[in-house]
Amino acid sequence: MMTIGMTNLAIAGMLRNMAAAYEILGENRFRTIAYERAADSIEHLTSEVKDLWEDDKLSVIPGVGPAIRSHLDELFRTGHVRHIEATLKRVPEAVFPLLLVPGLGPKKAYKLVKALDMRTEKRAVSDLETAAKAHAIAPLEGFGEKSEQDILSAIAIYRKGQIKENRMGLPQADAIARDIIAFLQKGAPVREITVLGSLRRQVATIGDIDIAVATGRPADVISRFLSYPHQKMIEKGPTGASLLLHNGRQADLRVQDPRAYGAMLQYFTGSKNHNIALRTWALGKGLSLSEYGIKQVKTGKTTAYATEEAFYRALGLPWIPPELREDRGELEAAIRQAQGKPDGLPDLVGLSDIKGDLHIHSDYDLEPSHDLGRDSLAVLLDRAVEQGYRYIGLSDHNPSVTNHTPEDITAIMKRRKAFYEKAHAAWQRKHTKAVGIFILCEVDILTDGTLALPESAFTYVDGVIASIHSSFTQPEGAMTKRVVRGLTAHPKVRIFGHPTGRLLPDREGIALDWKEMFRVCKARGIALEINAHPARLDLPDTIVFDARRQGLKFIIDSDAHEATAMDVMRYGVSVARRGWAGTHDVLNSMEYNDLAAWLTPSRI
DNA sequence: GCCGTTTTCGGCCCGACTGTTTTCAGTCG
Repeated sequence: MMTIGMTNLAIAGMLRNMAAAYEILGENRFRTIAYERAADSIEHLTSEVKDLWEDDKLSVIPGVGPAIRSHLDELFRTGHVRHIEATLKRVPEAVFPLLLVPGLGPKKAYKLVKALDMRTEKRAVSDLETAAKAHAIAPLEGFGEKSEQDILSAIAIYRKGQIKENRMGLPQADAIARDIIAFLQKGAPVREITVLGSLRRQVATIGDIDIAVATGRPADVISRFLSYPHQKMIEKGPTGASLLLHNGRQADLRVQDPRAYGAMLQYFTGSKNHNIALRTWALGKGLSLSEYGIKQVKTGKTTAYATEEAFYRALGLPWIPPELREDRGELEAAIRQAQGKPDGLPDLVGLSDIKGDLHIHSDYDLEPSHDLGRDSLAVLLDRAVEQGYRYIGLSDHNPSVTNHTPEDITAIMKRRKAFYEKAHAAWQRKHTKAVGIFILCEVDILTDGTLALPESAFTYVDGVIASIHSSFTQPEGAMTKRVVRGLTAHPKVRIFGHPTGRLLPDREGIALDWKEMFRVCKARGIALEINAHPARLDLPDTIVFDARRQGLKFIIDSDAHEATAMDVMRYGVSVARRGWAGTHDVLNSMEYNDLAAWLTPSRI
């Protein structure tokens, strides 16, 4: 038996294959759709399915019910799912790789495999290519000259690895979207233009770039879009077009009359699961929703809405912020709010609520084991003024423990404190705007759970961010003990830095017992960091969501190693919002004095 | 197979585009 991978992508692929097999086998259509929905959800999850399974929370995944839950349970316990493996065996194995070729779905793939007598999974794509080149496809029923050519170019795209699986980070997606928007605004009659899809929802990783345009002259906008530099035109029509760009990314454009732009925004922002939930709910009220507006099912009359607010209002709902649109309970909360009941939509934290950044590395050389920052305190303070901050925290890595004795380290930390205080005073004398500093330190939690800062050195810091920077693969039990030991080693440990240690897109997070982590952090008043670095976005939004419900507090930090990197704060704010966090949940929305009071533990 | 403000049974979002068809099936988002 083959072993199925345990990553979200592998699991989604398994469920998608299952859906394809059911479709080929003529199974109930809705059962097929159910597997597809579950695959979609899992592919777009921002936390690992395996972590959810460990916490017995698979049911929070939209579209995962008792049957798929038990399949996943079997997968994680044994490495196999007997029912799924048996079902997949009933379909020729060559079908499955063909599904990854754009434009081929279960029906076509199966037809080709049968007609061309393709035997092996391994050679399926190259067999198909050979057949297409030999003009063996065009004569087949349901195919033709054009589809033969399309298959060849789709295989070329497939070969370049330019299919869905590699999602990009937010900054790259932002940059591509900005470029396309500027291009369209320059040469087309654009009334309004908006980035939609997962980028508008600020998901940690982005698949396609989705852009909507309000215009009275759709044809002109579409033709301008089609002249944007691209590798391949995927499709075009009167309402939009899709391009494969040279960087391998797909960009989708939709155009709409300004009078119906609100419905378009709503539709194209997604998520798919949010839209399905909303449409299903609306249907119960006799309303059918589409990108054109809201249709009374009885009369067949469609009403257009110019804004998204008006669209939601027409449904009797408050506007739902895009970051919440993941079918994670936001519709139910909106309904409760509309009925005047408690537990409505959260009042989300915004970038302008952030009063400071507590995780910044300066260029002060304290001989650390990890990297120094590149900019001086003065440069960082200047930047803080530009960001509108009231304070920053200097959180350099602790001095290397292998190269220094505890006495050395204490001496270094003492010198550092004196240096910062003096440099800060000098900077402040020259500036009217007051920006306070906190002298912190990012301290390693070593493999055995001890902190890489000797007791005597704590005198010279206002507080500590404790983080994991080594031995990421310890099993959950050992890792949990290690972190708990580190966090509770000294009362000045106030923040748990980038708690999962994940790096997007490759490094999975460490294995932790989150229930225990939440309990310990809450008991000691330790804040969880939301590290805003785009490759981290750590905590993941799903854990923010859970932690907030347990009453935990967060601090959003840039982890900047240079002044310009401080502006990634907005990505961290997005994570907080996606986790339903409000201003009261985020401690660096407090003013300097309040934060200073929080930082100072009463029990020293 | 999933799911719950007309339901724990009986429904299941909505529309666009493409190619191969004479009215539609397959794929996609």
